[in-house]
Amino acid sequence: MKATALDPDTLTPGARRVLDSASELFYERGITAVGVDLIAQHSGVTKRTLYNRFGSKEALVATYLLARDRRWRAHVAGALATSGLTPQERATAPFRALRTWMLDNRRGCAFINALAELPDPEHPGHRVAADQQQWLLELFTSLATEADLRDPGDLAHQLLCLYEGALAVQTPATTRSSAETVADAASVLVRAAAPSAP
Amino acid sequence: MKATALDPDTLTPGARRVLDSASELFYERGITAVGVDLIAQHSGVTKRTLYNRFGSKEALVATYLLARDRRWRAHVAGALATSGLTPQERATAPFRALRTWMLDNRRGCAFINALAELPDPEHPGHRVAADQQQWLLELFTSLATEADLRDPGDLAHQLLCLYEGALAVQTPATTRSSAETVADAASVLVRAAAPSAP
DNA sequence: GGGAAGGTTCACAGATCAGTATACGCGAGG
DNA sequence: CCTCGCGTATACTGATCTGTGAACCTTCCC
Repeated sequence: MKATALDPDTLTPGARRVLDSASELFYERGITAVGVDLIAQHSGVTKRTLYNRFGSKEALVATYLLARDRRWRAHVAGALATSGLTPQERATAPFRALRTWMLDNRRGCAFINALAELPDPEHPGHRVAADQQQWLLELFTSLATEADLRDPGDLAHQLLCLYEGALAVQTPATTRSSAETVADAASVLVRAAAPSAP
Repeated sequence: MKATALDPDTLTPGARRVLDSASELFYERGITAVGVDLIAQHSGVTKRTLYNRFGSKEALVATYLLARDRRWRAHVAGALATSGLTPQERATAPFRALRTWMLDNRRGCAFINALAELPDPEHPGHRVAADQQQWLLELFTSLATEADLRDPGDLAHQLLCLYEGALAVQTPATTRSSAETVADAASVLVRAAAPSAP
């Protein structure tokens, strides 16, 4: 009956394994396409345990997205913690985080994919996915403001689009990855918005 | 048993209605979440007819994506047919096409969404979706080349990411739409790659 | 007249879906 | 000792999924 996400950091050992399996399967094969029976089998846990811990598939999906969101925010925080960055370099730091992130996440943005499968705003996972974009937009906005860039809101919007686009575009025949190519574009946009620029 | 896409332009009246209903439902609610029974009911046609015409849900999905791809290409062609455009304006013309397109397509990029739901490369719809991105990448590349811009391949890759990103990002609290904001970013990138630029 | 094409009606298969019921095992902490 | 938290095992419900079988009704065209 429960429909809200659990705290991914306080889980019983069985629930942990369920969430790990669900994360992999949902991301790799899609949320709707993966059934609870498969998740239970893959995690070596009974379906009964899955429901005792999470209450419903909805809640498991929401927890999966929440856990992924936390991982991503920690990953970005790591890139921002680098010392000796200029304010402008800080504004494009998430793109450097994106490069390493995409090495292990080749199936696009999990939140965009989730929104594609969960159009219902009432679904608890929908809000988690929407919040993730909002958070990133605000992060870009504050970074742009701290770097004294023009039109921080618009610039942040543009950087967010570049970021989501890099995740969406499957790397083409080009030798360089989308993350690297897009990081260059972000630098160009940031320089163009610099206070000293023409 | 058929698994390949039909030609969306040569359809019987019943098949036409099926495809129209499927297009709306697949885009709005997701491919896996929509069953053939719902499509048949929504289009006022028997499930038997649906299978007589399309052979399988797979094939219907592939046809849906193919039809959408043709609509989009025609839409872009319209924007490129505008007279009096400079080569640099032509390079960003798809972004002007995007603005009007997004007025009626508020659920993101149908092809990205489809790839999220159809990870299997063997699925006939997968290839249609992948081809769409490839086509757009090549279009941007040739437009950049014709405008004599530096690194046409990389620039096209960046523009493609901007394009997909604009579709993926649900318009935030900002007053301007993603399409407009991203069109500005595209202009900045194009100007920065102009032969006369610093 | 006689096909052939497009569509309808309705029943039905076989699989898979989310979720539940009941009963049991086991270890830790009071 | 005894309960409670965690997990196991198995069977089951009812709904929904894709896909099929068989018979029948038009309309158009040769």
